[in-house]
Amino acid sequence: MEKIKPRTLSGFMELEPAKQVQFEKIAQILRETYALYGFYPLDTPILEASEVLLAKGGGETEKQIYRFQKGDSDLAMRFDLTVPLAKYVALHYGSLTFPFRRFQIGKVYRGERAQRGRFREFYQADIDVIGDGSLDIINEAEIPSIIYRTFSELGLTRFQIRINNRKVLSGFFEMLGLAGRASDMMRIIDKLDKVGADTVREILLEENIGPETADEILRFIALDGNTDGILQTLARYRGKNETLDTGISELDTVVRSLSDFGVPDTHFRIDLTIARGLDYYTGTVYETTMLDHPEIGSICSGGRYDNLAGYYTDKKLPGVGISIGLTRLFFVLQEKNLLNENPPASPADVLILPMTDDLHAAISLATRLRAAGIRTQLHCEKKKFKAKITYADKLAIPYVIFMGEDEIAKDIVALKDLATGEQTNTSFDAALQRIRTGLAERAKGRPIVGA
RNA sequence: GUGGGUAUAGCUCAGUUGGUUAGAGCGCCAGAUUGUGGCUCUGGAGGCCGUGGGUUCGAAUCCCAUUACUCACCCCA
Repeated sequence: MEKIKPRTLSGFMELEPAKQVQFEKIAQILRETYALYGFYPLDTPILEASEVLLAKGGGETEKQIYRFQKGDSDLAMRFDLTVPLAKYVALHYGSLTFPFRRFQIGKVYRGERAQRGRFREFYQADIDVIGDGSLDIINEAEIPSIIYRTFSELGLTRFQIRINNRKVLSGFFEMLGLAGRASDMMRIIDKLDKVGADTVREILLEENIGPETADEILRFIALDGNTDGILQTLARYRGKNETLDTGISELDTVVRSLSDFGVPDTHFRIDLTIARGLDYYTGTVYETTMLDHPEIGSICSGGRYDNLAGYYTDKKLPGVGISIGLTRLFFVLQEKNLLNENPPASPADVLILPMTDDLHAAISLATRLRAAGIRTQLHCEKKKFKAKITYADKLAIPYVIFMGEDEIAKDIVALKDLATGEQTNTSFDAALQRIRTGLAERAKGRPIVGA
């Protein structure tokens, strides 16, 4: 019979076992860090009714969403975690306690052309705080501290959170009489980093923006220097537009709280070109980049929105949140060789090699080790000894225990440290102690990311 | 959706102006070494040269089509 050639769809990440272990470690660090800030975990279905996911309608979402019929049902796969959150909060409004803080790590789907570092199925790791009717500005200052802590826990050091406020930009464009085109303008100035000021100016002129206005826009967004300097310069724009004033005040409040939240000023800056993101952001926006790898773009984006669930309820539910593109982050770390391979990812700490037909003693030993919290595998296959040790070597299992006639008779544990080749015959308790000490030593001070 | 590129062993890739039996490295399996891995040495398995058509005495190689993959644009994590 002709075999089907196995394949994985493009844009879908599938990892080899050891890589998956590393991926899980990163996901675990995200979960633990998010939980540290007092967020509930949440999971929602991958499939939803199309009308729910497409409530907003139009635009890129409609073009990129996976949508299909099953019987009479019109179904779609979630393309982010924010829309399902909006549905969730609107649906369970009555039983939730606000402000509602949740994190969610899950796969999302986008039916677009895959390319380097861009996936059709990928994990997002989101946190959001949703208020009932109102939400204090200080939440917008807490978010960067979560970003900072999360990436620091991973072991990243060279990253920077760039902060802006949509109201500053939209107020500025209102002031210039471009209120109706603020959205277009933001998309254009967002390109500044990528294409440079001259090109942005050309694009603005093509969009029928006068040369003087174009220059004013460029001068405004290119404000550079330290945080205080930028705030001082911004202060000179006060009094010209109400929205702009509000934006400047909010931005001021947010960045001035950051040191209390533990974000060092080396790791954030005000950047007025940060404008991208979905249209629903209305206030503070964030984008985080790796300083040594600016070409990969943002590894974490988010911001403040005023009306999360407007398509589902009349309740006003403002919120603030971020999303880490976990799959892309992992892909980039891997590609830039920033994943720490030492100690190597391994599924177990001990491999037991029984050398007698009677497996009783070996199985009991495995049970005792597992009860003591040691990740243990038994290798009972009918294979040559050499192959079994090679197995431990390939899986990077650090310890092997040989269970032969002698060991069983004398009630001792023959423990071999594969890294050093050293082998000891001791009591169970002494072997356990040795394993624990060794594992602690191996894990010491080695974050998953080596950057 | 638009525009490039690529397709040869499990992986990464060579393959001369079209010419006998398509190669290398890595990986895999076996042995040297029957209760001890990594290193080394020896041997072995593994290819309808993406698919279909055409040109030719002869095609992995040239032409056409097709599919898949890939890079970039748009947009985004």
